Amino acid sequence: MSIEFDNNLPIYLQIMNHIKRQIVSGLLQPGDKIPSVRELAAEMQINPNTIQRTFQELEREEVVETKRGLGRYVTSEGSKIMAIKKEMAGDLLHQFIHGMQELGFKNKDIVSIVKEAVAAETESSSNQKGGQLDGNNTEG
Amino acid sequence: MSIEFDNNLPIYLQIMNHIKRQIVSGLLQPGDKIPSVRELAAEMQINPNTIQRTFQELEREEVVETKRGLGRYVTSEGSKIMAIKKEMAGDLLHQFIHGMQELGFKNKDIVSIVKEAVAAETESSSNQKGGQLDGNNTEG
Amino acid sequence: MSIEFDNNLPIYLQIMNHIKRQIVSGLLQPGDKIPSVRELAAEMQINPNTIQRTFQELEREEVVETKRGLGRYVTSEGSKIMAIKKEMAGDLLHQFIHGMQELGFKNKDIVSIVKEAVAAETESSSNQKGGQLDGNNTEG
Amino acid sequence: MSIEFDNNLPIYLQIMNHIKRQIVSGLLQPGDKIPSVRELAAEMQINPNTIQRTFQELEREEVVETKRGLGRYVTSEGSKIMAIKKEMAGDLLHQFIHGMQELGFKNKDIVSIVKEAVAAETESSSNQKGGQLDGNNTEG
DNA sequence: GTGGTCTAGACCACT
DNA sequence: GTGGTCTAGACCACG
Repeated sequence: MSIEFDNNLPIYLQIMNHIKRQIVSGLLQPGDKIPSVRELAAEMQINPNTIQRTFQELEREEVVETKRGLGRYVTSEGSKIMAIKKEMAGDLLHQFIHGMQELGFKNKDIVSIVKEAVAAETESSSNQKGGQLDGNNTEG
Repeated sequence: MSIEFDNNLPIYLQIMNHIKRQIVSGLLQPGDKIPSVRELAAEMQINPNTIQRTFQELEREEVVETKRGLGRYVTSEGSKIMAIKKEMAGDLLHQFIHGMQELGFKNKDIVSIVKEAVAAETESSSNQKGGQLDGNNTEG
Repeated sequence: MSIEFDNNLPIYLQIMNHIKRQIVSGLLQPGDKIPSVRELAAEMQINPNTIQRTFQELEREEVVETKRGLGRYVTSEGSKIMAIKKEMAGDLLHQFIHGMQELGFKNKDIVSIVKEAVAAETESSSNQKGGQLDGNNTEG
Repeated sequence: MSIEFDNNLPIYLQIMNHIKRQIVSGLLQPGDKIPSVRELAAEMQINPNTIQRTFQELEREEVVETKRGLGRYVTSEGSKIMAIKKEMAGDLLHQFIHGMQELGFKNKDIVSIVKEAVAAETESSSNQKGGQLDGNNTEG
């Protein structure tokens, strides 16, 4: 478990998202035990306080639960996880579409751009760039 | 020109993006004069130094040119603007697709989600939620 | 660490150069911790924001790295430092030779002027003036 | 007469130096008439006030003389011009040698670097880079 | 304690 | 009037 950190975002937020994605994608299952703060801190070369803060927030969002003396566990409520997944996907979607529209892309362009990108990625994994992004689609 | 500020991101970055979007979308044309620092500061109710910082960065990115004592201007190089548009769109695209994949969505799901969202938005502008985001597509 | 400031150049640029010189000359080694902004500001009797600005630029040039909450460090990439040294020396060299040529000096004159200056400086450190600079070498 | 301007230095100073170099190098001879402010301003695409300021300073330095109603002329005092040449060359020399020393170069290195640069420039005008600037000369 | 950001207000050089 | 710089002082997030 190692992340490349982006300096513009707090580390604890990046770890939070990382863990949430692991849960949502099924890599961490509901009820799974989460490694201890010390363990994670050592693994990720990060101050334990930062990990602590991460879980403090995840607990507030009810994504993880603390069982006193036993450790921390992924919430066992499947509905909660579904909710998180929906929320994260919705955020991504809105951010993307809204962003593209602000750049001057029209809805049909957005769809074809996504199609192309996905297609390119499916075939080879090298030429995701290029294609519809040429930007000549502002005029319509 | 008024922006709603998001507390998680520095103001100067938000203004930067705002201006870049205006340029890329054609609202600000190459060679256009940009209002003075003081003017913008007054308009946006923000400290002039913050605006100054904004343009300092935009200049580093060659989005904007300063003519001493005269004011600031949108770069007259159309190619630069195209490049920025491409870059911003590419970032949005990658962030979206990569994020969705990490959430466990598959490429074909991603495409249909985008299609639906765009369609929903085109018809009415109220019911973008719902649809494919239900998350039952993790199993594949 | 105290600098005499030249009024024609922004302080932050002068400090930048000062630090770059310390690094390039080996006084500051790759990986070394750099004193905190507040510390330097106190030492140099300068506003912390000005120091901050200095490092903001040095970081852009990848001369310095920030570790969040820990402090700033000289880049650990030796190659980067070599590159900076080369660049700074090249700039000095070009500026000098180009300048002398524009003043009408010929290449062989330039070499002998440098030789003399260096020789004079090596013997005593008082009579660098005089010698070849008499300017009778315009006619050629 | 067109200069590429460096944003860090006031334009009027850059023009000043430009003119001084023309005089010192013999391109402008003592007693030569200097084009009018309007003329120069138009030629160089610069605000006439800036040109005005330039000559105001040059006059203070007694490099040019104003003859009322007739125009501006290069000073006819040859000794003055010699003095300027010496001063400018001395400045360049000192700035160069001092700078190189601060970068960790030793006197003998400085001489050979200049020799090489001049030699390279004399032969072809393409490969001035490289050579002694490799910087391995800090250890001695 | 560290850097990052923002505000407020001032001065300066340039056009 | 324009941008550039600097000061003073404050608050915040991070580790």
